[in-house]
Amino acid sequence: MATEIEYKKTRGRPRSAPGEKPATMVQALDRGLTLLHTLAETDQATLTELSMQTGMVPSTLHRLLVTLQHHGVVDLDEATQHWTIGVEAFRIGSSFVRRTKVAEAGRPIMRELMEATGETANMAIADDGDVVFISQVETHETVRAFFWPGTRGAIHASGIGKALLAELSAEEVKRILQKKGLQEFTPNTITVPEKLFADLDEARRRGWSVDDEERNLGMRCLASPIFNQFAEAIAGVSVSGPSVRVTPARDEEIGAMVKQAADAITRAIGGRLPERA
Amino acid sequence: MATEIEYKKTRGRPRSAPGEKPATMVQALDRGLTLLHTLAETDQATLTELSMQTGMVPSTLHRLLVTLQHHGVVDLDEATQHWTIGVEAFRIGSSFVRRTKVAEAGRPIMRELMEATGETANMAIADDGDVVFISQVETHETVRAFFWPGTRGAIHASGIGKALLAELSAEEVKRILQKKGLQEFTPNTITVPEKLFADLDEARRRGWSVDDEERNLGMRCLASPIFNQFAEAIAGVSVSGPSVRVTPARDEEIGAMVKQAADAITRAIGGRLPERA
DNA sequence: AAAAAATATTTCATTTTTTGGAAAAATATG
DNA sequence: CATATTTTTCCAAAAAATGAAATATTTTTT
Repeated sequence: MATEIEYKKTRGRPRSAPGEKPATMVQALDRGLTLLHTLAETDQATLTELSMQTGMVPSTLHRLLVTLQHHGVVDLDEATQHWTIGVEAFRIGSSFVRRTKVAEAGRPIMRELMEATGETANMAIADDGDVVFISQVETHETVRAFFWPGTRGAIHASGIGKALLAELSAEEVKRILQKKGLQEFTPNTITVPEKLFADLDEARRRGWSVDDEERNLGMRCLASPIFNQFAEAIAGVSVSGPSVRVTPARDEEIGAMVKQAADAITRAIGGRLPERA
Repeated sequence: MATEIEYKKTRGRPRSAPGEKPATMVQALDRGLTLLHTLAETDQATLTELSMQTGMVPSTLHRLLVTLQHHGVVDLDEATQHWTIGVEAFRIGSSFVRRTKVAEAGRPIMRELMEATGETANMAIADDGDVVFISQVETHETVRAFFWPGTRGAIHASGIGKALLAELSAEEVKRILQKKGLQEFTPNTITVPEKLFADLDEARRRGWSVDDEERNLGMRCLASPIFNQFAEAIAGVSVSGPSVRVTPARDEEIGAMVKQAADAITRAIGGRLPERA
């Protein structure tokens, strides 16, 4: 709950220059990693292709590849002579997810978002047709929106909820609506499926959704989705505050910041943005 | 895994000795990869811990780590001085999943399978006599089976493992058993080759295999194989959950759905079902 | 059908890089 | 306050990586 104090207990000799300095790099390893990156990007490539892309000479490249192959980090398709990323790379990489929870990874980014917009930042996930708030960074303002983490909310009347719905297929959305209905909370709540679908389309196009006093009168909220490695929307981040401060006039500005934050979190957890047609 | 039709059109100078080891290995890269492996296994470690585990001298280790960090493949938690696997490692690893198209193509089908059965759906491939889990869609239930993606598992004590074994020839299965043995995990684990072969026969006939608390007590799992264009089993999909919900009484029902899902994935990747005699 | 081009792998002499021991700079511990 | 840990930097010795060229194949062109 306390503001994050920069906490380091750097045991041992401190890193010399905070400014630009030596970067003690092991060349062979450096090259090997560059090679892995290139290979991951291209999905597959022959020796000569890799040689052209990385600028390394074939003999060097070949030695690196054989070493990587020995560790199972790359595979060679004997038939086509195509090198690809191997299982072991996947296994090593999975250790990352084991550690990184969306909430944790998003925390610093949400804090920045709060500072930049001046309003409370929230994170929620979808669960069984509802949204569940899992994290929040509160604004300094005295008038503020507040959710207890763990609070459940109707998916159709929440910024994050709509941001998540916007990434589902029409069928999936319909199934959820069928199950959950479109409860009316305020005069602004969207209760007609057609209107909701139009709203979702717009949200998807823009990259962020708006909850315009649809759940609580006097409160507005802008939200964007966060994606996993399969480009599936697994969570959302939002900024919420009183309508007097979070005015429609600021939507473009704040919306862009929210989207940017969401994308940053997507990157931080190793997720992938969906490709738009 | 494939029958031994040696299909190579090795362009360029052929690799010298198939039996011998030319072992053209780049030491620095080799060590860097070993380091990554160690780190992935331990999840996190300080420099000295790594030094003890790998036997490398701290100075060397430090240089390697800085290089890896530069590529985002490892992270250093400044507060605790703990090194961990970084996002980029995950990114690179994801390329593996993307390449083995199965995971991508199977994703929506697995989600449907999860919705239909109410239980967690998993996908795994065979690798070097083990199964490696590569994808999972979790159930909404609070009590749920969970594997970390990237987890290796014994092939004889896993639903998917047995589904894959059932598609191999008796000789190939024997070779794997010879190499890996039949480790006992629970009282239900099949440890007698004869029993295993009978089980595989039944699985092949039915189209789906059962792991009846053979790996984890209280957990059951039904699985079916996915085939490539050559009708070779390259992966498997399963549904797993607590024995109280995934009861033998539901086997026929769930088994059919799992098989249906597996066949759908086979079709989605352009695979072909083997012709039964 | 033969010759030429393309490609992957190996060899090897050269020199750049890596390496590990030790020192340095800080914190932690007693 | 002194000593022990721990991480980071330094440095000279030497091992290891490097790239050009050679080699053994396959594919393409003539």
